[in-house]
Amino acid sequence: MVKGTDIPGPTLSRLPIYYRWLIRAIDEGKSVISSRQLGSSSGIPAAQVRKDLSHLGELGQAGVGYDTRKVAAVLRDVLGLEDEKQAVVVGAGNLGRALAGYPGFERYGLRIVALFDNDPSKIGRIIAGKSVFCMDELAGVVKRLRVEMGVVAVPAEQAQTVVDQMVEAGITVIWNFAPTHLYVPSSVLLENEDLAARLATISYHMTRRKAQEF
Amino acid sequence: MVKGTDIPGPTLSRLPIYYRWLIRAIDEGKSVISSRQLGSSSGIPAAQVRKDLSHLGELGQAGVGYDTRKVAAVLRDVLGLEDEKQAVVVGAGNLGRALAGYPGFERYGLRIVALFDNDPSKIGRIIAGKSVFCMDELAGVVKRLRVEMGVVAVPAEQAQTVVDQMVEAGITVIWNFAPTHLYVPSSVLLENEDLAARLATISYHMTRRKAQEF
DNA sequence: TAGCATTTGTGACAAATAGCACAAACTTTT
DNA sequence: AAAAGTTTGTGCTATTTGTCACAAATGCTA
Repeated sequence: MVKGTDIPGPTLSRLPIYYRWLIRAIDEGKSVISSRQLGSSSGIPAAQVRKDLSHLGELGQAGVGYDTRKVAAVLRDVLGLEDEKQAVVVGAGNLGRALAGYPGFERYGLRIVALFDNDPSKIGRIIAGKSVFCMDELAGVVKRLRVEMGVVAVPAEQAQTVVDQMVEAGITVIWNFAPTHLYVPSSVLLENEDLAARLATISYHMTRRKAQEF
Repeated sequence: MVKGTDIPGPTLSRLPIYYRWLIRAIDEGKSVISSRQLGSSSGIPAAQVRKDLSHLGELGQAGVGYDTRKVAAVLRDVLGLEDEKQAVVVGAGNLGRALAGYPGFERYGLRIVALFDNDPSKIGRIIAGKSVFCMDELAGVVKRLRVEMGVVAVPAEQAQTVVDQMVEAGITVIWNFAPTHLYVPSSVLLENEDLAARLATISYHMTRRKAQEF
């Protein structure tokens, strides 16, 4: 990590988009790409791309563009995609299984080491190459394998209980897919992936668009 | 819809949070709630809550607070949660199944009417009470049931093909869960739910936090 | 080499968003 | 009825984010 300053939120959320296009460009054999090309397909203005990337250092070359491999490597470094991050998924329902088998995670350094569930019929099963354990074993596995992240894929009603167990077990990052608000100590990093909330905003746009059809 | 003005994006994304707390308050029998109470658990300052809600009209009463039922009703109206929105899910893998059975959607007016897949072994199955059809039947079902929304739950490689078929079939809103960029006509509303990108930003915070532990 | 076309990085400006503070409206207490 | 305590809505200010424009750097062409 070269720069010590924080990356602004909006910029941060655009970096993965750039990263994806860089990978694509590299796959196509391109060794250099311009800010215009990087952003245009996603509707991001070239100036925005340049300002975003300027947070990571002076990566481009005037009159030429950005070295695809170099910038991709910097992004991997800044985003920490090369750091091995161990995670457990709690909840072996459809969502838990989908997440356990999600192909994108491994490529971004996230290693799901195990699943947990309360349902005895699920315990012992193998999902996407990972075993399903009983909740009692959570603390043991977390400590033994130094798991940092817990993914919550249980119904809303059980989410807080699960999170309490995760925190108790020593997990410090929680990625919550249950549509509910969770309480965690301030030392724990909580990220919510709230599909219901997302749907609500989409619904707003749908309704609004229909109203404007006149 | 009373107000004709657009709701700012940041405000819009907080409305579902307020809605959830309102529902909770109603369940607890509270008929009135203050801006402080509405926001505090989620770390949103009271002034922010008030300004957000002021976009929807003058809903509160000075010295008293907000009528929980009234504001909840306004939010349902503004967000269009009461409008029946028909959707199909393409991809009957774990993610598609998880989405088809997601309990939150129905309560927000989204009705998933069917799933679609290419895999012959999946066609004809019933998932969360909905049938899995062959892709050939997509256009027919979309037209017959007036489906507006298509949910993309297939691997990245197949996503563009699926989206093209959706657009061809007459779908006007696409909620994409595949980790890839998609091209759609400007008349189609595309919303991306990119878990890989989301993971990348979480990864940044994890890495950063570790670096600051010194 | 000179001239022209690209393209970056950034300073200056514009727009959007957040935070503050207080008058006005209402409730409760004395 | 008056005083004290809440709480809203909003004008004003501060901060953050986005856009523009251009000097400086580079490559290409003749």
